[in-house]
Amino acid sequence: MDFQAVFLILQLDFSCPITMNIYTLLGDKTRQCLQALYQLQADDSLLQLQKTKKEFEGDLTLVVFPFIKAAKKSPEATAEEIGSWLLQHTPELSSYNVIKGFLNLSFSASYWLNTLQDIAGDTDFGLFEAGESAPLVMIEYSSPNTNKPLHLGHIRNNLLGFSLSRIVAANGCRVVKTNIVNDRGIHICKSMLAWQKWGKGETPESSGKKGDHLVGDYYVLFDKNYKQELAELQKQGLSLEEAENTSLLMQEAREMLRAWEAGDSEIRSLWETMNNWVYLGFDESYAKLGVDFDKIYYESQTYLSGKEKVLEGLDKGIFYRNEDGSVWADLSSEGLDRKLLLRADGTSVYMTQDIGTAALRFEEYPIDKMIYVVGNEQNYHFKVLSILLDKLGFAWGKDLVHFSYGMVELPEGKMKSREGTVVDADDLIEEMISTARETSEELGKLDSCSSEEAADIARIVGLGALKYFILKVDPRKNMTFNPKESIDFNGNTGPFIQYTYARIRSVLRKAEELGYRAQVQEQLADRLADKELSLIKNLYEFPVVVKEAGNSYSPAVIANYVYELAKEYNQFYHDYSVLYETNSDLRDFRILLSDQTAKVIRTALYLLGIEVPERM
RNA sequence: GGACCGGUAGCUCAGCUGGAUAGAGCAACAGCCUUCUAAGCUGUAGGUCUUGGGUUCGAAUCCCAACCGGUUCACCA
Repeated sequence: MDFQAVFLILQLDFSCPITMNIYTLLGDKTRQCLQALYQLQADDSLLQLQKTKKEFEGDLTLVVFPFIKAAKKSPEATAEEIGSWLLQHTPELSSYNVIKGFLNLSFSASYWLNTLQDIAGDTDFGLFEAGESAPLVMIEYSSPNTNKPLHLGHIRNNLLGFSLSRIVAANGCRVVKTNIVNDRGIHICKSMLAWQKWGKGETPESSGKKGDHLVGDYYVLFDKNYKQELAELQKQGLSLEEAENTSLLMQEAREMLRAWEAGDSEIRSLWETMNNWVYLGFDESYAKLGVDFDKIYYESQTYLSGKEKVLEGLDKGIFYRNEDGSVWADLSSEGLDRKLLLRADGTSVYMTQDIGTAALRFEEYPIDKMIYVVGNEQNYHFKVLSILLDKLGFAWGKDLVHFSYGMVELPEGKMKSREGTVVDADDLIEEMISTARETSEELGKLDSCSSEEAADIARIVGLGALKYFILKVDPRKNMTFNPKESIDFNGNTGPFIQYTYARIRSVLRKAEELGYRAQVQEQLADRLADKELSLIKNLYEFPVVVKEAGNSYSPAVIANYVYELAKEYNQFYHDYSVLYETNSDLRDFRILLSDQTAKVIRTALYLLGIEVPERM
């Protein structure tokens, strides 16, 4: 399966409830025009209508090169002819200009003024409600292991997953956010064993450590001792492989796993205790990040159902059994290799668990589409999972979406937990918040606020900086995080956008105090400045952007849009006064324009999971 | 080695369903606070879009090849 193509699967009908889409409108007119002038039946591939580039005058640009053969005229003459026809037959248009083979068309100011009014009338502007029969989309994200705390990679996963769920919901789908916790396996046993051996009964309470960090420390401790043991064994002349097989620590860990699987009560009890420490820690991190789930699955509860499904598949002849008793899927007809599903001793592997989880999910929810937010290192895994689920008869298996995102790297390269170069999630969040607080203090922004308010604003802004930093990047690409240069608060950043919002709110509060009303008078149309018109046009684009973000599963599309919008507003804010405008009609219009800009900024940031401060 | 993904300013990133002079931010430099929040605004400088072919009226964008980087091809998860 082509994973690029999969990104385009979610095709949802939407009609802009605000106004007739200007692309549709002009597209239809242009078709009529080409028919009338040149008897040309133009299909969509010939009709190239695009947003006019900033440096030219106009709103939409028609590329006329494709029509010059039919017109039997030069590009300029063709464009001129079409432009003239369109202007005559389209009341919404006010003018056109021709540059080379490009026909730039402008909609009238009163058209845009009406558009602003329509936008203002729609409180959920840009969001498309999910009806009862809307597709049910389940989004899996986070998926942590319970042997170590969350790090920057998990942050990217969580932020992408959470934002994606809001974007998909905004595109008119019903959404279930889900998490699959990997709470069993050899890695968990390593932490448990180390704690048993060297922990001296340490608990989160006794040490004051966050539970997930405490367990993580024992995982590291295990690794340290294991490494030491390996080194000693190698000194005695064993090869690395031999040493790994001889290691007593590892043998003990494996023994513990067997005991766990056998249901040994002491081991199970320790396991539950330590996992609960971790969950309390995770809950805290999730809460701080502002992400949540509708349904959490645990692999300890799903892996057995995976075994069942695999054995069912074996009975049906979908899979086969090897001489040693292991169970395999033959994927050679799909151009892939064979894949192990159950070991000879009957224990399950990663794939088995994912099949089991999928089966349970489908029993509980009538899923139309399943989206897995998982790093791109697992592309192959999901390719195989998709095929296997399809073979097992899950309707959504074939079209499951692996939302495959890139790694977060440090300037030196990959983060490596063993080398201690991972960026801890809790630390980073704290750091962002305290940087935000320091910045506010330096600038004296929050002197008039209560300390609770100031703390909340620092939290909102610090998290906004972190979230925007991560979400503005195309999810598919690897991204670099440099811990030495802390995340910026100026320029193309979350705080920049939040600041724009806070500024507008400040103006609006004052407008309210002064008793001004946000409203539009029709006769204002010919008095509007270019900057004001272009702001309205930016607002108008929002629903299109939401749809595009949904179709391409990309929060980055929203992020780039809202940055552009904020920048546009700041320019307007710099050049024009709102409250001191002496013409009251113009003043009231600017209040409305500001109000609507704030609304769209708030909604766009909401789709990114970023909060907005009333002041900052 | 096979498969997949990426390579755009010093740095971090947009732009990629082919379209006009390749855009932002950071860093650097020069300006703008007696008017609604200067976390802002304006300007200067910075580019063989990895390379070479091809398709086209037109290529950063599509195709082919090479180079570089990453991931994966586990009875790890």
